[in-house]
Formats: sequence, C-alpha cells, structure tokens
Amino acid sequence: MASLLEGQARPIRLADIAKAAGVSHGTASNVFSRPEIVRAEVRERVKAVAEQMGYAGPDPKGRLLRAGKVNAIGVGTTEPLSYFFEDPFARVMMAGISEACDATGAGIALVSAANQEKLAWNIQSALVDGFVLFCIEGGSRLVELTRERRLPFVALELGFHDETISAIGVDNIAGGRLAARHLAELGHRRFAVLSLTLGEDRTGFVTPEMVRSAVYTGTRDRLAGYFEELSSFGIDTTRIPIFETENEEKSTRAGLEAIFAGGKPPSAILAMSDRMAMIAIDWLTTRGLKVPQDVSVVGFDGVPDGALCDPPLTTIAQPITEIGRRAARMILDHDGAVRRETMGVELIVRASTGPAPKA
Amino acid sequence: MASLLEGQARPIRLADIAKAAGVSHGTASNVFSRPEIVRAEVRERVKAVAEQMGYAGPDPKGRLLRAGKVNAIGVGTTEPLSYFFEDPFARVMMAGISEACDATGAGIALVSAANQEKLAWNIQSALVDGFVLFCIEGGSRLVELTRERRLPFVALELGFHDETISAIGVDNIAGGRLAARHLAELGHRRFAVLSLTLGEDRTGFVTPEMVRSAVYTGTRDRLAGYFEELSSFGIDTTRIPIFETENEEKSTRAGLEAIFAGGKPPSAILAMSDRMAMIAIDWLTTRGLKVPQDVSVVGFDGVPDGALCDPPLTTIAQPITEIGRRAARMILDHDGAVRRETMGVELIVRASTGPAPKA
DNA sequence: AGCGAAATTTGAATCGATCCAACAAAAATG
DNA sequence: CATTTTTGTTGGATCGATTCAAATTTCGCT
Repeated sequence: MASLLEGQARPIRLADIAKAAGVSHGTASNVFSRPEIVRAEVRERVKAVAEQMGYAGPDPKGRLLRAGKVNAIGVGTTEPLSYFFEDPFARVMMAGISEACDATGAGIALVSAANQEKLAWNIQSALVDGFVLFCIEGGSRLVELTRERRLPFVALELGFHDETISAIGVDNIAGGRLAARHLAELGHRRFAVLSLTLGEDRTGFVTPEMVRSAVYTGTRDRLAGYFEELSSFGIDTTRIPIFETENEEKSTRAGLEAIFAGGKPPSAILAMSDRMAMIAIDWLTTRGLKVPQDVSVVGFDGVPDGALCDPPLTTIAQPITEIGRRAARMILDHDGAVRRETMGVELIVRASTGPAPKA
Repeated sequence: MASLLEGQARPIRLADIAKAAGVSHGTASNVFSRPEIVRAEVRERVKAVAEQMGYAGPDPKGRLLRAGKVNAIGVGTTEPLSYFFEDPFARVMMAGISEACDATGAGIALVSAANQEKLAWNIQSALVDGFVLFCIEGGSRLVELTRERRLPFVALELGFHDETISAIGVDNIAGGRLAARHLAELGHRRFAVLSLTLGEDRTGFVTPEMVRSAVYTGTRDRLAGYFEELSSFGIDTTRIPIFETENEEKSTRAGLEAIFAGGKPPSAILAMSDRMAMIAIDWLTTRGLKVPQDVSVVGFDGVPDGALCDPPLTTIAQPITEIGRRAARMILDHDGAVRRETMGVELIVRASTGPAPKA
C-alpha cells in the first residue's frame, strides 16, 4: 500500500537523484546544466541513477525561479485565441513575430481570454519576458492590465494611441491620403467610408463631433487622411457618409445596406481594412453591382488574401511582417526605453478600383 | 519620475510589501490571492503600500513553483514557428486547439526550433502542462524529446506512428481507398502519386521495398489504400510512379517534372496533401494541361484553401478542427491513460477531378 | 614526500511566491 | 463572566532548481 502510494506519489526531484547517487545538489545540478565541469566518472554515475529512477530532467519551473528569464514573449489580444490563426492580418503579423523569435530561439505564448476577469488573470499569470499587444477593441484595458505587470511591452497600434507606451504603428494619415487621392484621380466624386471603430463599442453612422472626440486615433487619422486629400480636390467631405463597423461581416453588411439605402449611392468606397473591403466586394457583387465598373473599393492593410480575391483588391499596404519583426525584437532586446515607430504605407493598385462611371 | 529609480532597483517582492505594511508575508499573499479572507482595513493598507511601492503583483514565476500547474499547453513542431500561422493545415488544427483552450482558459505556448540542439532545449524548458506534437519530419526525435519530460502529450499523426503513445490520427487506408475509388470510377487508369515522406529526409521516386520498410506508417497506409482499391479495379499498381516530396513547392514541382518526363503521362494524380495537390494544379495549368479535362487531381486533408483555388479541389477531408479540439482536451483533462483515436475521413468532390480523357 | 596549482565538490543561500497548522483576537453563546 | 465559535494573522516549511565562495581532492613536479 505504502509503496503503491509512493509510486504514484510525486515526481523525482534533483535532490532525490543527488542523494541516491551520493553527491551534493550542486554537483547533481551541474551534471545536467554544465556537465563539462563534472568528473566523467561522477557524471556517468549520476546520469545512470537519474535514468534508473526515471528522472525527467531539471524541472523548468524550478530553474525559472532562479534564472528569472523565461525566454518567451507573450502576444496578447482581447479576441479569442483562434484570432491568431484565422484573421489574415494577425497571421501575417504573427509570421513576423515568429521570425524574430525563431532567430533568437525564443518561444511564443498566446494570451487571450473569453471574458474580462480571465483576461486579467491570464495577463497577470503569463510566463513571459514581455508582451506584444494587439490593441483592437478593448485595447486600453489590455494595455492597462499589461502595464501593471511592469514588463516590457509594445502595442501594435491598430487604432489605439497612448504616447507613454512603446508602440509601432503606421502613418495612417498618409495612408488615408493615398487611398483618397487614388480614387479622386480616377474621377470619383461620391464616396462612402467603412470605418473602424472610433471609441467604445458601437456601430452606425458617425457625426463630425464623434470624429473629433475619437478615442482611437488610428481610425481618426485615416479619416483625416481621406478627408484632407478629398478636400484638396474640392470635394465636400461633410456629405460623405461614414459608417462605423466592428470589422466583421455583420456590422459591415449593415453599413453597406445603410449606405446604399440613401438616394445617391457612392461610386467609391474607402474601407479601413481589407477585410471590410472584401466583404464589401462580395456584398456589391451579389447585389448585382460590378466592381470596379459600378463601384470602386479600396482597402487598408495589404493582407495576402487581398491579392487573391475577385477582383483583386486595391489597398494601402502596411509592412505587416516587418512590424511584427520589430515588435518582437523590441521585447527581445529591450533596453528600458519607450520607443515609438511609425512605418510607411504604400498604395497597391489592383483591380478593385477603376475610373468613375459616367453618370 | 520614479521610472528612473525603478529601472535600476530590483523588482519589489511580496516580502517587501509585507514588511513595509507591517504584516506577515502570509497575509500579504492572501491580500492578492484570497482577498476575501483578509480584514478590509488590513487589505486596503497592504494594497495601498503595494501601489505606492510600485509592486507588480505576485510574480507568476514564484507562484508557479508552488502551484505546479502552468495552465498552458505546448504545441511542438520541428518546423519554424511561422509554420503555425502559414501552413493551412496547421492553422485549422490550431484553431481547434485554440477552441479547447479558450473554453478552459488555458494558454498556448508555441515550441519549435531552428536546429536540433535548440529543439531539445526548448522542449526541455517549455513551461507547459503537456504537449500536442505535430509529428511531421523528424517526428520521432520530437516524440523522444517530449517523452523525456514525462508530461502528458499527444501526437498528431501526420505520418508518424508509435503504439506506445497517445495519438490522434485519421483512417489513412480508408482515405486512400476513397480517393482511388473516386478516380477509378471516373474511368482513370493511368495514375501517379505525390507522396509524403516515408522515412528519413529524402525525395525522389519510391520503390516497393522502400514502401515496405516505411517508417511513417501514415504515408504507407495512404499508399496502401490507394493501391488496394486500384487493384480491385484490375489496375496494375506496380507501374504507378510514386514520388516522395517534402510537401513544399520545390520537391513537389521536381516530382511533377519527373513524373511527366516519362512516356505516358498519367491522367490522374493522387496527392497526399492538399498543398501538393494545389501546387500540382498550378504546375499543370501553367504547362497548358487542363484540370480536370486532361489531368484529374485529388488531394488529402480538406483545408479551406482547397475550396477557393481554381479549380476547386477534390479531396479527402479530415476533421481537422475536431482533431485539434480533441488533442487539446486530451492534455487538458489528462487522466494518465494512453489513448489512441482514429477519425474518419470523407471524400469531397469538387472540380479538380473529372472523367478520364478518351485516349 | 612535499608543495602549489588546478580541478572538483560541497552546502548554504537564493529565487518569489503559497500553504497550513498553530495561535490570537473578536464575536457569539450559555 | 466563562466558554465556544468564528474570524484573522503569523511564521515556518515547501515548491525545484541554480549559484558561488569555500573546502577538498587530484595532479604535476621537484
């Protein structure tokens, strides 16, 4: 009975091996972590004992406490974990992060949570040396929680903005201008905007005051870019409908319904993400409208799927992989400084945009 | 302000807080882990001191050692980390794993390594409660390394086979038969096989002896399925060329070159993965051969991309997401038993297969 | 054999928490 | 007021390793 219990009891520790082999913990430890400094004879004896007793090797839990470094970075989001594998933008970003981690041999821990309480707990208990945060919805809460850990972290500014933390983002104003200019030059004069969220959870048409008081400056800046450029073409931007969505099917389709319910439909749609742009193309096509003959669509992000959809998407490409790489490196070779980087964007013209229809 | 000092000083420990607040470390610990059992007055005082001293909250490193459980599962592979985000099969699998982890609030740690040494180290030092292993190339080494950790683990049998460990796989023989029967019924009589690897790293044509001595029984079983079925149609399977690839562009294209270099080209290709099948379709198309008019192609896996490529891919679908879910659950509610599950597969007919050309 | 240098080994201290039996104080009960 | 109960607090033990100064052994050489 007792032996049975003992058998189940608990894993063998390094100390057990040391005792059984008749050496000190120190030596036993060295056998595994720095074998070259132990006399061959002793080393073999300890190893034999370990093997025989079924020792699983030094437990990383113990080592960790002593060593202090985990050698892994956490990637956090408020979306469910599957977001990392399903969302095209996240995937490209993760590929960049992976690259940097592979290069230094670091691991990646994915942190997310179904609800707020678990989110807090998961952030608080993540075994990582630092975080890369996908600041989408609920970004500020995620940042707050992470800040409390007092570990290095970088925010990927997908619409969230806070000067006091490290972050990598893109030049949203320039991106907005690029997209707008492209369409204006094609002769378009009637526009609609599918916008990312400006503040707390809500969807629907946006008023100018809401734009001014936007929490998410990324969204605000893209809008500003669109409008500055369109104004320079003499277009009255106050009449352009802006529909705020949650960057998914439902609210985007609702937005399109709303936009096209009005009197004069737009000839060009400025979408703040490729995802929305692709949903828009699908919606328009099934509605019998031709892209780009009837309506032009320009996206934002530059995800690979955009090149494959039908018609291929004109978009403002971010250097997503590079952003991921840099974010990971910021954590991996962290030096205590707050760094803010703004990356350039690029207009990629494909087939979803064309000359404005003559009306 | 204080950030400069904070940068230098070593992090504040729970014991520091306890001392500063004039309570025992036991009480201080309770303030954070079971606040309800501490008198409100004391609790607030300790919290205030913690706040003021800039305490980051209980360090998970310390907690971990005591608690023993990490609440995360490791997902291991010998491919680079980006494999998880780029390979379509892996992505769907990870989505399933994510789902199960999300449901229980567990985290995911991605484990991989550029080289063998680092692989060993990364497996040995991964802070996880168990592993799910993608046993692709080098699967047996991965399994060996993981076995030494003496933690629960499940192998996803992508070609690797070992009766002594827990694993989830699919019925490869049935899958092979389904694919072969479909083509045979369409009248095809000349076949070629794009095979996954049978043993150590190599590519090229395969001989019957090599098949018999295959290390990766998953590959062997698919082949067996193909051949059993074709034999039952009276087809001489000994003349079917089998080209072993590494499931990527280069070796797959090389295989196609080799196969079509011979005298009578096949009218049907049996590919052991959707990836190879899609590469084959691309290769055939750019070579001026029509799919399926000239050559039919059937894949294996059932990844979503297969439905989107041109022409959409006929394939043997595995319940990939479900496999992922089950694998994760096996680790999450591990009971010490060795479990082996074999999932069914399903023929999905799309447009990449058609009647054999009249020749 | 004797001596110093080099190679090994030792064992206590440490990493940062949680747990729990024992104790103390406050509240409820007779 | 004495006695239970209830509630809150304490401090030592523990989780499983690594580290390092000091002690010991081994070795080379005269």
